[in-house]
Amino acid sequence: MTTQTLRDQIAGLLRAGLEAAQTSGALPPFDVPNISVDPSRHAAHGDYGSPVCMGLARVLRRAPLQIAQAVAPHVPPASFVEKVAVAPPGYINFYLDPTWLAEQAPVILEAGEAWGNVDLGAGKRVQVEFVSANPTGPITIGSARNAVIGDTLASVLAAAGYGVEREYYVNDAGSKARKLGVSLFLQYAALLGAPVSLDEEIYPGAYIVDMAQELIAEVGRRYLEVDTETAIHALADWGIAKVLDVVADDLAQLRVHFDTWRHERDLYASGLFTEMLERLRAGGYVVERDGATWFSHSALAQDAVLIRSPQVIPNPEDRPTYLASDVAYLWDKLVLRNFDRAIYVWGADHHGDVPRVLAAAEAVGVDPERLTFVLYQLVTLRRGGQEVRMSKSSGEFVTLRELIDEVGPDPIRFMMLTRTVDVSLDFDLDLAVEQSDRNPVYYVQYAHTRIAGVLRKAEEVGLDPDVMGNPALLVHPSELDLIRKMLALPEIVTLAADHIAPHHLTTYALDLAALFHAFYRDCRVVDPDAPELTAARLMLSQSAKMVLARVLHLMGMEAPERM
RNA sequence: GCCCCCGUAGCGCAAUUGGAUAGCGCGGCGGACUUCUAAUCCGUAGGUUGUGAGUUCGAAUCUCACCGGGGGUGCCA
Repeated sequence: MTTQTLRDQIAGLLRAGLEAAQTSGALPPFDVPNISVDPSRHAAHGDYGSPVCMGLARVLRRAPLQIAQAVAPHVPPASFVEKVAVAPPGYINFYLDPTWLAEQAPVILEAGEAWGNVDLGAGKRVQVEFVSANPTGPITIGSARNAVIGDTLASVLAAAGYGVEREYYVNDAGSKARKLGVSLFLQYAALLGAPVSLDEEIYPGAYIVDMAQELIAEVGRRYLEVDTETAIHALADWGIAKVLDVVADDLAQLRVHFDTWRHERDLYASGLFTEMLERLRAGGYVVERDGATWFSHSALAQDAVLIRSPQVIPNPEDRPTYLASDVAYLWDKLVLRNFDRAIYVWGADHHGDVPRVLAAAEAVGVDPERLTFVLYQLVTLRRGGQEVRMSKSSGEFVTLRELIDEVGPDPIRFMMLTRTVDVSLDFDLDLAVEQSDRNPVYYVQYAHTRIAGVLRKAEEVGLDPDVMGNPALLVHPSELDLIRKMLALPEIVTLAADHIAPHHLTTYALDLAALFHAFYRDCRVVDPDAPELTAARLMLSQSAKMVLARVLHLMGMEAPERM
């Protein structure tokens, strides 16, 4: 498998060139700096360019152009490089060899869906924890963004050579669980004509009623005959298990699957939290004040509550904060289970918690560098131009399931991925439904479908669509541009994995589709009068189809044969 | 008050993370289907990258200040 991207190989050539220029005396001795190589934005600049000589100008006290001219002749030849050129004010540009380019079509095709894989991770184990929505109701559209980012990131990291596990953290401890239990119990009692009044907050969503009805069908009046507290606890457990089934099912509809479901409760039940509290205490990070237990760390502007005071919070189950279990959880991830890295996908509304978790990691002796937080901006939902305010506490939200039933998982996944995590997402429900055929997702999928159509056409006229043609016949600019783009996939995977930025896949997929459409426009594939050329172009089409499928699959989408 | 994110063409967003001439979609205007699927393609119009300073050979990208939008902010989840 490819171990080095083209970019890296070109950087290597440049390094050799810079060194050779010194040993030959063309340039005085200097330390070779980091060499940046960028894909060119304009064809006039070749395929790749490096500004490295610009930075050397100061060191060498010479004009960048002069340095570049001294280096370029010393860049060693390579099979994939047609020429090396110098351009003002001091760039060194690389032009890929057309013959070599054409030969990559079969190479890519033979790599199959492994095309695009790189060895960035070197087998390191990384855990991606995402969604982790409170198990108190169905998955919302807001959580869908989390789900898609996390899942796609996991796929990208796997392609980049990491050993990846997907995990859902179940917040089943404390007041959320109780609130669900209370909500169910009250609804259950009401449905059975034995209304109970309790002075506690409840979840008002309609799904509570459905669940209560289901409960009655399962157990009848049994929970009215036991102690109320016992019933609430039992119903909390029952409710969470039920909700998790629904959550898993909703997410499966979005093609998101988890390797592990880790329960917050277990972090307490196993004694891990107690252990970590002692560890923090021993390190001098714990302060008792106002009846509460605080985490105190010099990196934090303020102390953070670990355990709330009994005077303020009577119910013991409600006293530990998220930070308390987060400390245990990071230990669980990075020490007990020994992942090399842990990635947290969080909504930006939790950004304030990041410094606390990082400080806690440092305090218990875990290198904070091993934690990465992906903070994505929230989704605002619009319907008829109006913002739809959502919260499970108010019972008002649009579920993922409703949307999937209307538009299917692919447009949702693509739309959630097209933007960087840093921009908030306006999700227009009417638009998503009404204009679904104008969603860019179909542009990419249609390119795949179109290729499938070409291959079917080949069969219709009695040709073998799997024939390996002669790549030397691929000389049209549109053919070579398409190959160039296919060749870039390993770099895109590297980019997305390095920067934890899965949105690069969508941009790439659109570019690739556009270049296929251009090829389709310019180059007739199936031509019975030119069997050799047809074979070569069928091979190229197969390659393009495979790369499109690979990108779509990385994004968790389907690559349809027909639309 | 303090912290985080955003501000790029009428609208929604990219820009390989400091590189060359800032791209794409939608919308506008004008074209292309007896040809492998027109869910496509071609042409055209549209920019002082919020404002002002600074750093740098070079800034949409980094720094500072200001303006505007969103989110968070010691016992909520």
